[in-house]
This record gives sequence, structure tokens and C-alpha cells, in this order.
Amino acid sequence: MDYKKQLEAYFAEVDEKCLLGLSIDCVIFGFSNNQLKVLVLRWKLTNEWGLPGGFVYKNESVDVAAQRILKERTGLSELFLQQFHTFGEEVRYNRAEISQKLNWPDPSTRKWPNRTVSIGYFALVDFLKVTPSVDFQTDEYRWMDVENLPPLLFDHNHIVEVALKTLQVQLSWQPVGYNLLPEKFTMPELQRLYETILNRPLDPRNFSKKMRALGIIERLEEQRRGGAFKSPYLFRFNKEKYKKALKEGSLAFT
Amino acid sequence: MDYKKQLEAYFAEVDEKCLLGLSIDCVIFGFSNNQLKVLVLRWKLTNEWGLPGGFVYKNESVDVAAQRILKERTGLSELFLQQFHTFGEEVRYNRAEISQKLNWPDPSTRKWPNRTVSIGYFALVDFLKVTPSVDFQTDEYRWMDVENLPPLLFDHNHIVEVALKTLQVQLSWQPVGYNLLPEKFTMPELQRLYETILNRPLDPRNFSKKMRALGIIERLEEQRRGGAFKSPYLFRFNKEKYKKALKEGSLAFT
DNA sequence: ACAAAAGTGTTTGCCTTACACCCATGC
DNA sequence: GCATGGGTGTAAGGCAAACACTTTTGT
Repeated sequence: MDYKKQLEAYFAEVDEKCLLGLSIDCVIFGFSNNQLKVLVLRWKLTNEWGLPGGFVYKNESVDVAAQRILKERTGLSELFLQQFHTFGEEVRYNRAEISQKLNWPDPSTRKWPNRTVSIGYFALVDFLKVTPSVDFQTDEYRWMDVENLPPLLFDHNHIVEVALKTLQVQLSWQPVGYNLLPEKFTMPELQRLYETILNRPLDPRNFSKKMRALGIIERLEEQRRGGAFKSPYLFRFNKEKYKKALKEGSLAFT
Repeated sequence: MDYKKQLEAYFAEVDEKCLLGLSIDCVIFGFSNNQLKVLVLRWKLTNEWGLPGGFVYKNESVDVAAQRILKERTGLSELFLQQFHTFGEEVRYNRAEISQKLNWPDPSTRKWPNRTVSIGYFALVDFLKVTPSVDFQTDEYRWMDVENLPPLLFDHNHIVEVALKTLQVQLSWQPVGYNLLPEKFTMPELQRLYETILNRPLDPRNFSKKMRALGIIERLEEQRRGGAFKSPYLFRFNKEKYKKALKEGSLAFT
């Protein structure tokens, strides 16, 4: 079956099984090479990039739909996943342009209304644990630097901006890092993560003091070797305390 | 035309002109008698209360729809109005029960899917400026104490809870009060507002100091007379500085 | 030995908190 | 004159910010 046929079949199935006019877009943040990355996909047979997304089944909550989409894309479940905004502008993007770029079938054959409201979720994932997979609509995935994204499809650049801003605000009263870093990490790595999200430099002495005072990380005996420099200690999050702080939002980081 | 006919006509119009399966619910907060109030409506010919809400026209952004609904209900425009969450649980409430309580027409005649996703907005309004109006579906409106709401229709109690929590969090990094208080207010009134939202007592000396240090209010020469006690000074917000603080989110109140 | 990055402690000032008495007004 | 609520200052402690040198390791 050629791609166009596949697309038609897919849209027919969406029209039948999913809520009409509603979609989900996921901003999947990862952290690698001291940069905050976003997972983006290249659409089949095009050079166009966009965020992973999908539709909500008729008998499925939107939170579960977001989890499902995330799992399909990253292979991971039980992630930190949070709804952050619903995008319902009258005109979010040029539909004709998108249809043309993506070789979409004639919209007049669809039940779909000529407008989509999209619920934005963001996820924080451990870059190393993720094994993104492509589906029939996707040719390739890539982790791109959040500060240096190309023009994306739809209003996805805007969605990423809003997600990033939400993350920055949350950082000041909730811990961040559990799902973004590997299980064991060094203090400088954690600091780079905070610096990257906040987009400003932090003092390593103050950062270390503050982080350790929060009581959500534990220093291990192990040190990491490998560089021509002093071996850094490894830390890990105390999962219980981290979750507690997350739930209570009781953690001030300024 | 009797009410049932009106309802049928209304639903037919909604099905034709509005986005299907999507609604908006508004939590309209006011402040009066030292209590945080929510505007609730009693549905026509019932004893059931619920939040004001409505639907989104096909050619209307969700933000504009929320503004329109608010204006219809309060007569006010240019309010502080903010999207705070989208409620998309698979089963948000018992549909049969609601239909029965509200005397809704047979749902099988509608295009509407058997499930609605609702975008929640909250508004902060000056209790005194509001002149709520009832529409054909409403018999009565009432300002109810947010801490003492009766069981509301749909999942509206839950929606109010989430709105209140959002407001509490926002209070710590954005100013609140501009749209909740009259133009001129006294320091104790502002303090009551903060105490009410945060649900804890505050020290009047510290509160006054902190508020005045934030630089968003101005003390007027005037004092308010009327009680058997020392006349309190009147204050007003400096609109420019208030808006700036709102935009930047740069205001810490702990 | 040298380059690269990690680790660490002290001081300063500010912001937060705790706390209690007198004042103005209307009745 | 008395009851009611409004207005105000100070002292102490904790938190955040500024700041620089030594240590470890690999090459």
C-alpha cells in the first residue's frame, strides 16, 4: 500500500475512533551534551519537522492519550508528563500550506472540522533511556537543541516556547531533573541542567549548597572517572523525597 | 415557546455553529464580605447549581469565547481571564443523571459526541462592578463562598478546586487584586483578600511593609470613614507597575 | 608540569518573621 | 468612656549572593 493510501486509511480510522477536532501535541524534553533538547520528527517523504502528537480515542481520557502517544514515540512509560496549555486560536496555522507540505488527502472527504484545538503536554525524559521509534507517518526523529529549532510545522514553535516558559516557572517551586538525568549524575551535570533551563549562569558553590540543603539528592561514594581532572562525586535523587516535593510544590529555588 | 423547545433550538444552533465536543467553563472569583466568592447559576426550572459556561463558535478562538461568555454573564470586558486547565477525563460526570436533572432533550437527536472536553478559565472580577444577567437557561445567579459550595452539576466542584489551587500558586509570583478589589481599597481589605486566597492569617505589620515595598500600590491622602474606629487610609494599584509585575511574573510573595 | 574541571567555606546584607501598644472614631 | 478596628517599629535569625583558591586527574 502506498503512503497516500495509508494516510487515507489512517484518517478514516481517526475520524471513526477519535474525538473530532481535538489533538494532542507533546514537547518531549531531554538533556544531552549540556543542552536542553526537544524530540522532533520528520514527516514521511518531506523535509518538514514537527512535534510528536496524535488524537484522543473516544473512550480515553486526554491524559491517557498523551501517555500513549509518548509511549509510542519513546518506548517509555511512567514519565513525568504534564498538561501545560490548550491551543485554540481560530487560525493556528495555514491549513492549505500544511496539507500541501504533508501530501495530505483531500480534506473534503473527512468528517474532521476545519479547525483543530490542541492540548499541549510536556514530558521530561532521560535521553539515554529513550529509544524513539518512527511510525508510518515519520521518516526520522531527531533531538534538537531547544534554542535552535528550525521552523516547525503547524504552530509547533509556539508550543515549544510556551512549554519552555512553563518549565522555567515550575523550576522555581518544584524539583526538576528526575526524569531528565540518568540515575546517577554529578553535581556539575545537575547545575548545567538548571542553567540550561533557566538560561543563566549559577554559582557552583551556592548551587551545591542549595541543592544538598533541599534534601532530595544523596551523594554516593562512587566517583566518575574519565577526564583529565578531579573525579566528580556521583549523586542520585531520593525518589521518595523528590516525589513528595513534586506533589507539595514546596520547594523554593530562586 | 416553552423551555423545552427553546432548549432544543439552542442545542440545534450549538450543533450547527459551534465546535463539537468542546466547552468552556468559567470560574468567576469575586471578593466580598471578606470572603472569596464564586459566581454560580441555577439552571432553569431546577434546584441545580453550576458554573457559567458555553461553547466555542467555529470561527472563534477559545480565549475569545471565554471572554464572550464572561461578558454575557457579568457585563464586564477586559477582565483578568486565564486559561488554567483542560478537563478531558473519559467520564467527567454521569451524563444520564445530568440530562435528567436539567430536562435536556433526547441526546440521540444531536450531533454532539457522547463526551465533552472542557477548557477551564478563571476570572477575577470586582464584585461591585458586576451586574450578572441570566439567560434563557438560567433562573438565578448567586455569589457563593468558595469554601462552602453545594454539590454543583457536572464536575464543577472539581473545576473550582483546580482553579483555586492555581490562583494560590500564582499569588506567590504574580500580583493579585487589581480586578478583585474596587479601585480604592484599604490595606486591611487587601490583607483579607490575601488571607482568604492563601487560607492562612497574615501579620498586619509585615503585610503592610511587604505590600508597600513591592511598589505596586500607592497610598492616597483620603481616608475612609464610617466605622467606630480609626479611619483607614485608601490605596490604589499603580496600573503600570501592576501590569509590568503581572507580565514579568517577577513578584515574590511568600 | 600543566591543563582542565571539581570541590569547598565565609562574609555580607537583605528579607522574613515575631511581637505589642497606641490611635482615631462612632456610639 | 468604651468598644472596635487601624496603624506602626524593632530586633533576631535565616536565606541568598558574592567571592577565589586548592585538589585531582590525564596527558
